[in-house]
Amino acid sequence: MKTVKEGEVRKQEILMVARELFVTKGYEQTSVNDILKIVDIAKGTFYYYFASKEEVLAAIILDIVEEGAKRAERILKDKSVPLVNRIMMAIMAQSPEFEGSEEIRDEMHKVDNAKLEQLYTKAMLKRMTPLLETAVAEGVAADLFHLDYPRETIESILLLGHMLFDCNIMDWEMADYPAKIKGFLANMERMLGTGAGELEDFLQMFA
Amino acid sequence: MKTVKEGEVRKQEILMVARELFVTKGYEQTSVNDILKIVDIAKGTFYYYFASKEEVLAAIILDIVEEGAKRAERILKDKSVPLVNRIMMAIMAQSPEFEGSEEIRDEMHKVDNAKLEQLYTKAMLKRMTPLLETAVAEGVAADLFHLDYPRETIESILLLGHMLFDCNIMDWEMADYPAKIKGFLANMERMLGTGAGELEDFLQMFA
DNA sequence: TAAATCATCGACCGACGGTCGATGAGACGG
DNA sequence: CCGTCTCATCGACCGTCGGTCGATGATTTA
Repeated sequence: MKTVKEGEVRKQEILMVARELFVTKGYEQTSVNDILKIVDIAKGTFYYYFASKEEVLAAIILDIVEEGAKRAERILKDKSVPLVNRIMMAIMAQSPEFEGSEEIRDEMHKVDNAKLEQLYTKAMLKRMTPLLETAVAEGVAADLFHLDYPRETIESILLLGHMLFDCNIMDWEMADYPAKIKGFLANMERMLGTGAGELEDFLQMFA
Repeated sequence: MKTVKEGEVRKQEILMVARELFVTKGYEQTSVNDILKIVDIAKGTFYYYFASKEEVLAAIILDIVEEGAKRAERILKDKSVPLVNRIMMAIMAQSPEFEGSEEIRDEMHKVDNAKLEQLYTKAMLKRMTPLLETAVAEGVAADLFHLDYPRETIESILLLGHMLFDCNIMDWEMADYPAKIKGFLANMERMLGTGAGELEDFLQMFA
């Protein structure tokens, strides 16, 4: 039988299902037919809304990045919290790691999803850098940070945070994490030019 | 007609052709048939030597990483050069960027090659970190560097260098590069704990 | 020279991403 | 109330892909 829905509704259905599958099974490992079966539509309908499987991926990545940026923005805006805390929390909250159930997150790390990862990294940097740039500028003005290349430093911190902890490329033992996190925080302190040890308090945030 | 060759020779032929194609056209965009046509063998022969297309990719990446590591090792060994210079040169020479013709390099950046990139990054970090770890330890002993997490810091520097300058994910204007390079060197100084400005001389190395 | 081993062949397979012309459903004007 | 028009849906079909396999040619060994 033919079930007709308004265009935007169908589009969102496809996006929702595809996102779930791409994240849990991997982009390459998810076939268009997998999506069709769950949304319960024919192939023609899928290609009526999207020009290609890759276009769906691009749309999903935009969504994920935007959601992360919104979470970060909300945190950054709350002036009742000390600036350093806001920045740390924004960087952490931005990560899609902190969405969804624990099971999904575990699955995510097993799957090879190079294309999704690469596109996400690119889009995330583009979206997040300006947000943190204003925050860091605030810190420089308040004499909390001392650095010459704020934009480049933010890019580096975001990139490192993502590649080291979110991305699935580092296969570390659980026992390695404390050192990795301490190292990351220590280097973050040095790059931002805070007083040494000023970021150590955030160690327990990585739990 | 059937042309018989010794196993290892054929294997290297396949590897050579596949590498050229993967790097210039991209891994996904290169079909096994593309390789077959150039090596001039039948499908069965390809799968007689490799279990899958992906196995060929893995072998190629191992080769590329190993070649880079060898270049780095040679440089690191030359004690007539100041340690800091050796380290900087090793990090640069390790990159596959500095192999091959300029045209191939240009093509490389246009192609989407997420899978190759991701596997390469992982393998390169694993292979290069120990090399630089001993070099940095030498620098610490000589009071040139001052840092608490040498391994983590090296990982970060390698990762940043690769992601910012070798990988194709950052689409910068030519005009952005000076700031990006200066920023990278400044952060490297801070992470390693050298005297400020000690790495500035290496700016012209990025040409 | 017969047998055993190694290397090569290409027809074939199922699954994939994507195309397209036919057709159903709902809105709207007369 | 019906004809028409548009939007949404359908699924058979297509070329290509990565991968399989049994047959067979070439080479080495006994």
